[in-house]
Amino acid sequence: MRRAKQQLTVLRALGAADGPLSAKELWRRLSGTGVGLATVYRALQRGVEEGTLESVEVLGGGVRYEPRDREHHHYFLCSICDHAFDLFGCVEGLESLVPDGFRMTRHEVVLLGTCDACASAG
Amino acid sequence: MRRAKQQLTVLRALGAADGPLSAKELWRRLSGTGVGLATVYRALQRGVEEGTLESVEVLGGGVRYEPRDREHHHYFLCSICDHAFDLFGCVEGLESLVPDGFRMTRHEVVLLGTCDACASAG
DNA sequence: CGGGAACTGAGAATCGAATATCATCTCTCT
DNA sequence: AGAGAGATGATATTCGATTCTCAGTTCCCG
Repeated sequence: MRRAKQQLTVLRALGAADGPLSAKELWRRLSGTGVGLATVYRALQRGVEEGTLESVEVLGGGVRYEPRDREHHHYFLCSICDHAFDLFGCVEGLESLVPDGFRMTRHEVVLLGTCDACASAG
Repeated sequence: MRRAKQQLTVLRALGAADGPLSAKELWRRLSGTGVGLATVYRALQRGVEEGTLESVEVLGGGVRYEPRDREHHHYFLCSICDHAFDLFGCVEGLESLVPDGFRMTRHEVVLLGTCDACASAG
């Protein structure tokens, strides 16, 4: 790779977000820069391949992407603006839910409701 | 509605499952009965309209369906067989994760790993 | 100043899930 | 038995998300 100016633009925008973004969500935030949707997908794909990004599924809305360097966290999904916000902190007592014989390796928690902005907006 | 023999077959199979099923997963379980995929979708759609079923999104795998008469619960998603199992019980301390100004109305918890059968199978 | 590999945007192509269509079939009711 | 509403399975179609294609551009390197 020699350069990838547009792809850097994409990755920087993703890094500045307060939660994981879908390809289209990210692309919308770049409207005005002239970056094409294909380039957004290319940047995301490469990021995942190189290990700097990871794809996450929050709930509906398909796949979203997020830098891999963030600590373990969960999400708050606003049902109005459909944006997923990173949450900090985790929960206890998950082991007690696991049935006998099952082996848990990971867990996901998603809170749903309305975010600050949408709640204020009415 | 006068009758709907095949649709009843579909709904009965869904009711007997130990977790939410996708349309295709449900259809596979009915192979041999001659029920078509379109009928599976029809039965699910009608069930949701009539309020006896609800569609849930566990994680990936798209939409799954489940009888509405079950109590609040969460899911265990086996990463090998991709089946979602109902779990009983819930967790505490979710409120503390909600950021200021956000309003939480619902939550979802998904545990991931391998189910009993897949773990035993190797 | 070139040459060429990597990058880019636009639109075409692909893929899977869900829905619509249609000819046929099945009951219920008479 | 006969008629008609509703149901059915196969298949075509639609729809959205992602990938592919390609002509044109950029910029490293000599």
